Parts: sequence; C-alpha cells; structure tokens
Amino acid sequence: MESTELSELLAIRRQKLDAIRAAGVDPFGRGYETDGTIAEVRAKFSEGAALRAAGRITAHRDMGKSQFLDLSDATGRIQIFLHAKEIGEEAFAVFKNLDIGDFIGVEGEGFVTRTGENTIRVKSFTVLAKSLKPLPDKWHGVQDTEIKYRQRYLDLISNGDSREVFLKRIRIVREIRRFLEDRGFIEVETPMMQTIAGGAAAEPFKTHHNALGLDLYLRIAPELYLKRLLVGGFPKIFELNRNFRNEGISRRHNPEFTMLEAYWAFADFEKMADLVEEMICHLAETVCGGMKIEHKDADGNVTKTIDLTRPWKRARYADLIRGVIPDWYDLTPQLRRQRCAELGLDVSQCVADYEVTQHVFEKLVEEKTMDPLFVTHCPKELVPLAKQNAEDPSVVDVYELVINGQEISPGYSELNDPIVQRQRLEEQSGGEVQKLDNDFLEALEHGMPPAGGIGIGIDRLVMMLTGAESIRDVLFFPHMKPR
RNA sequence: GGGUUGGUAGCUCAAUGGUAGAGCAGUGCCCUUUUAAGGCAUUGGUUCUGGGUUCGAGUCCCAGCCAACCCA
Repeated sequence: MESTELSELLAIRRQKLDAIRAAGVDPFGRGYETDGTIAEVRAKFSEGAALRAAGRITAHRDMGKSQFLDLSDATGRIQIFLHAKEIGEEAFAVFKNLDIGDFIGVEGEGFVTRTGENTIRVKSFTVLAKSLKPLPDKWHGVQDTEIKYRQRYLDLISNGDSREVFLKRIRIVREIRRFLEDRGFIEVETPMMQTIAGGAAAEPFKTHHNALGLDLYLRIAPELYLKRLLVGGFPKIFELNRNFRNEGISRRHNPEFTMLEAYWAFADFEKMADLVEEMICHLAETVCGGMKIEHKDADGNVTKTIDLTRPWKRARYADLIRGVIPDWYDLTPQLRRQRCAELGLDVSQCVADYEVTQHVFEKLVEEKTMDPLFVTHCPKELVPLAKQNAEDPSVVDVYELVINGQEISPGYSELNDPIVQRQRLEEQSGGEVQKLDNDFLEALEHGMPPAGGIGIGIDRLVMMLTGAESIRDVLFFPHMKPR
C-alpha cells in the first residue's frame, strides 16, 4: 500500500537524502570503527581523550552555530557537540540534512560542558544510515500498544522502560544457564519437530515433511526426549528453548513460549524444589537487586510486592483445598458442585470430579497466592508423568510452584516404571493408539534412573521478576493478527 | 467464542450532533555550552473501513477490520 504521493514529512526526508548524495556522501554507510557500544564509550570517557562512537541521533538541541545531539543505542546515550568551526563548512552543510533517527559515526575528543555533562566534541562525522521515517514522540515514546507490539523497534528506541524489561529478561536467561552450568548441568538440544507431540496435554501445531511424506508436530514439551537422554546416561541435563501450543492467546499465553526443563538423575521432587528455590532467589539477587519484587501500575504506584525471602512455604494440595473449604473432602461430588455454584465458581466445563477440585484450587488458592508456595502431593490425574506417592497412591510426588497468582514451575519425581508409565499414557490418550509414544516407552524399558525434573515457564518467570502484567511485554515479538 | 472500551496530524492527546485543535516532531528565522533547550512564525487531516439516520456525523445507529481489558 505504498502511496504514490509521500506525505510532506516523508518527502522532506527524501529530499535530504538526495541532498546528502548530491554532496558526494553515501547516506547508507559501511563499517565504522568505534571504541565500542555507547556504554563502553562512556566508560572510556575522559577529558581530552580521543573517542569514536556510532549510534542513532535521538535528540537535537540547535543553538545556531553550536549543535548538541544525543547519540544512542540500547546500551545508553552520549551527548555530542558539533560546531562548523570544528568540522568545516562543507561537512556542516551535510549535517544540516541529518534528522533525529539517523545513524552516524563520530570521532572527536572528550570534554565536559558547563552543566557538567561528558560530551564528545566532534572533529568529523560519517553518515551511516539515513532514516526516512520519523521517530515517535521524544517525551511520551510509543503509547499505542499495537505499535509497541507490531513495531517493537520503535518501542525499544523510544521507551526506556521497555528496553529495561528486555535487558532484564536477557540477564535472567543468562543467569539461569550460568546457575545450572555451575552446578554441573549441561545444556542439550532435542527435536522441536516431533512425530508425536508428547510430554504435556496441549494442542500441537502441525507441519509436514515433504521428502518423507510425513506429518510432524511442533513440540509442546521436550520432556520425552530429555528422558531418553537420562536413559542414555546423562545425569544432569537441561534444555532452555521454545515450545509451541496451538491454543488461545491471552495476557498469559503466547503460542510459542520459552521453557526451561531440567532433569537430575537420582534426585527427587524435593531436591528439585530446593534447586528452583535457590535458582529464583539467585536471579532476584543478581538481576532485581533483592528479594522484594515491586509491581507498579502505569503511574508508577506500587500495586503489589512479591516477597521471595527464603524459606518458601510448602503445603499439600489437599490441605490447601481444606484451607479454603474445610469440609471439601467430606462432600459428595454433587455437593461439591453445589458448593462451587454457591461460591460463584463456574464448573460447568469440568467433566471429572478431580477437575472440579482443580478449579477450586486455581480460583481460590493459585490466583490468590502472590508469595512463593510449593504445592505438593497433587492428585495423580493431573500429572501423568510423575511417580506415585509411596504412602498414598492417589497423589504423586510433585510440587507445583505458585508465585504471582500463576503456576511458575512444576517439579516431579519422574516416573521410571515403564509398565505404569504405559498405563498412564494409555489412560491419558483416551485409547488413541497413534498418540502413544512407543519409542519413549521402549527407552524406559531399557531402564531410566529415578530422577527429579523441573519445568519453568521463562516468560511468566520474567513477568514475575519484572512486574510485567502481560506476556506480550516480555516477548520481543508477540503474536498478533496480521494487519 | 462472548462482553466492555478504544482507533482523530509522524507521535502523545483534545474536540454538547454545528468552522477538526494543542504539545512534540517537521519547515523558516534568531541565538557560541544546550539537555523535554528557548523565542518568533509556519506546514501538515480519506477522523480505521463500508453503510445508515440527520438540514448537518469525528460524535448517533448497523456491519466489518485491528487492538486492549474482562469472561469462557
């Protein structure tokens, strides 16, 4: 939909582009030697030091003969000073055709302005990229959520808060890898295209391999392949990458999302809970600067504070249910549904009895739990891949970690009995034999060590640690309907 | 899938059914240390799309598209 007539704003930028070319300057430059990122240049700054920097012009303060500009990248901004006497009349004429948004490289020397700001006095500059479209409002940045999500680069250029969230996400992911590697876990990669989408209960995306004439699924979880690696003798492994689920999009759901799964041979769910507790506290310490995480609204008012101070609470699923409805387990299934209706809980979608209980759990426990809580001894129907409890076979040896009203991480004592595992998977698949991963079951028959396993939804973890209210705010490019 | 709210200049936002406006950005002029620079002047609109009601629609009604929030 390129209109033949450019708006005045765009036409002027094209004219400047032509003017730069007419002056014999390439408006789209090539490589440029710098003293590093803007942050690195700032670190090297000293008065009189020779400095080279490159970045985008994000502000322009025109004093006539003196020109002050901000040069920025995602690492920071630095002020530069241009004067016709320093760069020559010819270059100054080229400079007149630059705009906010353009990339330039500069060389000069450091000096401190009267107001005390470290600044580069430019001796010469090079045009590196002319921008043909204007940037958003310099003060308000991008407010329109649609632009923020569809044109994330504009959000990143103009909104410092957004940039900070993504930099935090990057540090969190790096620290998770460092934390696990420091403890002897190794990162592995397993298939994202699978013939059977196993390891979780979710609708998969379907694709097709032409040469093999084979339907494939994008993975909904890496679990069954990671367990094959336990069988193969790797005792401490993790995978931190994308999963895909063909389900609704919401504040908490994106069709592709990042998941950490880690397996530790000869450990159990309690040991995994310790590991996760230690890891998330390590992240809060190193990335957020403390155990109290404040969530704020648009005006900057604190809406809630999540306290990650150890030790974290641990409680049994059934005890938590009794905590909100004391006589729950004395009621008949019919009376339970009736009680739900009285409490305003809609359980009409729930078929099985355990689903009714789970609905109560989600609404009355999970959504109201802000500080960390390990929920243990969950009903076995909810978790087909975990070991049954030795004393009570109706529950499994798992934890579900709830923080910020959301399930952040499940951890299991993994089921390693191939016969029981086959039964559970058969029950889960509801008799659809083709959905049964026989290759995985065969691997188990060769013997899988008892192991602890965890999963952590990285996007939700980042939301919790950064105070983001929507998953879209922690994904560079959340899924949107095409315009 | 259902409900609510929204979509106006490049951006941020105004505008009882009665001449579509401001700030920033842009353009021109002034200014040799500014930093949301300042001063003076000024350009810029298919009001998301398509219908309808009306003497008259950015505004009311219907349908659609996109988004945000809530519910399922």
